[in-house]
Amino acid sequence: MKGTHLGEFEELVMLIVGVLFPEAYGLAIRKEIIDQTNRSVAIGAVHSALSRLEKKGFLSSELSGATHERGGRRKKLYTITASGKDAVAYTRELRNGLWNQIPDIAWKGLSYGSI
Amino acid sequence: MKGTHLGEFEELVMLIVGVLFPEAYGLAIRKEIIDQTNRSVAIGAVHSALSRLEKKGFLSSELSGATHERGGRRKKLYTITASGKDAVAYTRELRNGLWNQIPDIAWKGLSYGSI
DNA sequence: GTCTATTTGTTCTACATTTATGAAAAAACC
DNA sequence: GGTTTTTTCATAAATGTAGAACAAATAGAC
Repeated sequence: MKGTHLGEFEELVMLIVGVLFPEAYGLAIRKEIIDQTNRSVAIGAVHSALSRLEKKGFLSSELSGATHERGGRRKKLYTITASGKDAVAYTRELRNGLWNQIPDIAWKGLSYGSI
Repeated sequence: MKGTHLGEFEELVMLIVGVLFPEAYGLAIRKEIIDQTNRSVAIGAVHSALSRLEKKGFLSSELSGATHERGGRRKKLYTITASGKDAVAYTRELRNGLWNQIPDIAWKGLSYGSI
């Protein structure tokens, strides 16, 4: 079972690619991650994740047309593939299923409000 | 932002510790992961994740009493701490929030049924 | 038109952390 | 001592982090 499941950061990138559809490319993805999670991310981290995800077949890419306002190399736009969708959906369902199996008593005394 | 968020496998271990409460220890956790996910896991992987999670303060442990039938070292039982709960809940909410932001069109043509 | 500065974006290289594996060591019981 | 159950340890592989180097497109000066 190697290279078949998403790492934590990889999954985050997959979701952001979905959120940004159809304008998901390196810099925009980085900005969106920073905005939504308050965590700092280097641009290289995003691109290395994108490359790995494309290699695994979870994302595909194409170069955007050249219609820019000022400067700018052509964007590499990413979209989720069918198997990418399956991978994201699978991990989501797995985790939600496990979450629901946790007995209330396991959380006992761990916070003020309810779960 | 170092060491503050859960890796993919770490999160899985956290959830399984909750599911197995109050009998969560190395071998049982390994078995439960294998049963629930169909992925192979070495015992060392589980223990290194457990150690890291305890070091980060997301899990705490205590040795079980010595009431065995035949042989057997004492079990190291793990439970989720308050900050561990927060960490799991945070990543869960983040992911679900992002999922809900993904427009339907991003999935278009990727599968047979609905999302 | 073409030069060059500026902007936007990706690729490359290096290193840190997390995950994976199985053999070895430790502890409890007979 | 011998057997069983469980953890620890050493090491390798995969994933995550970082930012400088490189590339391409536009605008304005000439």
